[in-house]
Amino acid sequence: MNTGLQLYNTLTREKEPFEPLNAPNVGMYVCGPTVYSDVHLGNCRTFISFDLIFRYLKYSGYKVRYVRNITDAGHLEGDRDEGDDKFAKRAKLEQLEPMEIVQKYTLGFHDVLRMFNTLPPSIEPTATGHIMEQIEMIKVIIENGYAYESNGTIYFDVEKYSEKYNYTILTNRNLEDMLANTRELGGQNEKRGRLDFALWIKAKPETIMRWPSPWGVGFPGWHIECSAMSAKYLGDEFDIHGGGMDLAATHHTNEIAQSEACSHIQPAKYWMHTNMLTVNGSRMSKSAGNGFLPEELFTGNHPLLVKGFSPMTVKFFMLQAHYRSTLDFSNEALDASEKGFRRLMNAIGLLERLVPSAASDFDIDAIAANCVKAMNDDFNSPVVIAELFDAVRIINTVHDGKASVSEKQLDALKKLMKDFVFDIFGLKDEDTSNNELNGVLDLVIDVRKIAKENKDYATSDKIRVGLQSMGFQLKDSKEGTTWNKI
RNA sequence: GGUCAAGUGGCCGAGUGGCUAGGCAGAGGUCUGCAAAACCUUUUACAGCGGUUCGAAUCCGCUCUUGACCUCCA
Repeated sequence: MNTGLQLYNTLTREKEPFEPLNAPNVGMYVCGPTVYSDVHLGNCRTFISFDLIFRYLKYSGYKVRYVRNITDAGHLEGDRDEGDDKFAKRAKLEQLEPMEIVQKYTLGFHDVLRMFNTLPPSIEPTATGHIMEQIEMIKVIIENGYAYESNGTIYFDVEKYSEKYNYTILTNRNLEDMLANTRELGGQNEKRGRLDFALWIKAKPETIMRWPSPWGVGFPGWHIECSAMSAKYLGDEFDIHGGGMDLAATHHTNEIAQSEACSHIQPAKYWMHTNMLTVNGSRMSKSAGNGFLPEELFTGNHPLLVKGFSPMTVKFFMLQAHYRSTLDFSNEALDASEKGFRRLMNAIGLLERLVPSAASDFDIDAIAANCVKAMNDDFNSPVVIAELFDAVRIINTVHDGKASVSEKQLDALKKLMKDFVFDIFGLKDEDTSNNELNGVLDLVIDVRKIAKENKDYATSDKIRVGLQSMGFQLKDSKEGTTWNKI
């Protein structure tokens, strides 16, 4: 099975033809959130990018098993193998049980992704639900000689591993330098090498999230859950592993090390990394405090926002950039996307009203082919959008009576929009109009029409301006007046 | 300091040897009672300096600037 899809593989640093291990089946694992606080917009970008990839793979005919985990244990503050984990710290702050924190922010995460109209993954496993699998994996890594116990905590031996495997395969860093740099900092802790990282961490007396293990009571390290759960649901070797670019150097590097130390196979054939969302040129991050919460974004209740932007506006904004480019967030850029998105949706709304004729002035198939070509070129959604605006112009021109389309072309236009706008991009019209409202507006528009016929422009303009201020834009044409929400 | 990216017009953002990206904003026009919407036309560009080439925004080198990772973050 070859659909012509090429994707950029971080392992090789180039675009490669996509050849699944067991076509038409595709296994894709994406690192999900650590649910100790609200997701911000930067987090959302990653999941929206992989939603696009998931949807396009399905559109291309693949049967995709999409696994996206929830990390709800083991993620330490500072990752120095000491101190509180993120959940315990947050739990103290909010005076809740750690699992209440997990539940609260897991639900919040799902709510936000639902607003962005992303598809749920096929499986969404949690770290706490797979403690046994993680322990089993750690056992094998120890048996294979790549981990050691130190006072109840198990560490991964990076130097030992790097004798046989390439620890820096994802980031192409110089391991000698890394080892040299870190040795100087080394000191009095339990690790043999400073690059070593914890697989299992001994619980302190006050640790709440704790489980028994062969090495005593403790909890899993941050990276092991992804190795264990990807292997469980997708096998030791699967097709795509994804996540944010910030995860490549540490989390994914360690994941590969764990999986290879356990099963001797590099787990994923293609590693895909999405780029960061920036604000004024700096990366949006939780610790920098420059992240937008979804609610702040939608309401505009944030110092950096002049107004609120709807979820679909934001999603459209993100799709206008390629997933491997940084994207800078600004009010002006969001404004532009809002207008562009409305223009697109308005044109789609006109599709049902277009009357086909025998003549045919456009080549819709060429546009559709270009869209497929763009998506096949490493999921280039910005190019698809440029093509879609060609279709928008066609629709508007035909609607204005300045050109015509055949019935076949009209069907092709409808299919183009359904496929790319709704099925692949996962956009939706946010018009919340209901029948009662439609009736009232039709009546008001009718009254305005009578006023206009009587040349009572004071009344007709009052209606137009009044509706405008309430968020309804009237559009006059020879066929009559229509409206849409602003 | 090390590693790796990137610098495109007023803004966002594609493109990567010769062929209009696109959206938004600006200007002019068509339509309109006037507008809006829509359509047509149109202005502003590839950080700098060298090099390769018939030809470079696109390849190479150097310089400058920015960012990311190397320490928790999608």
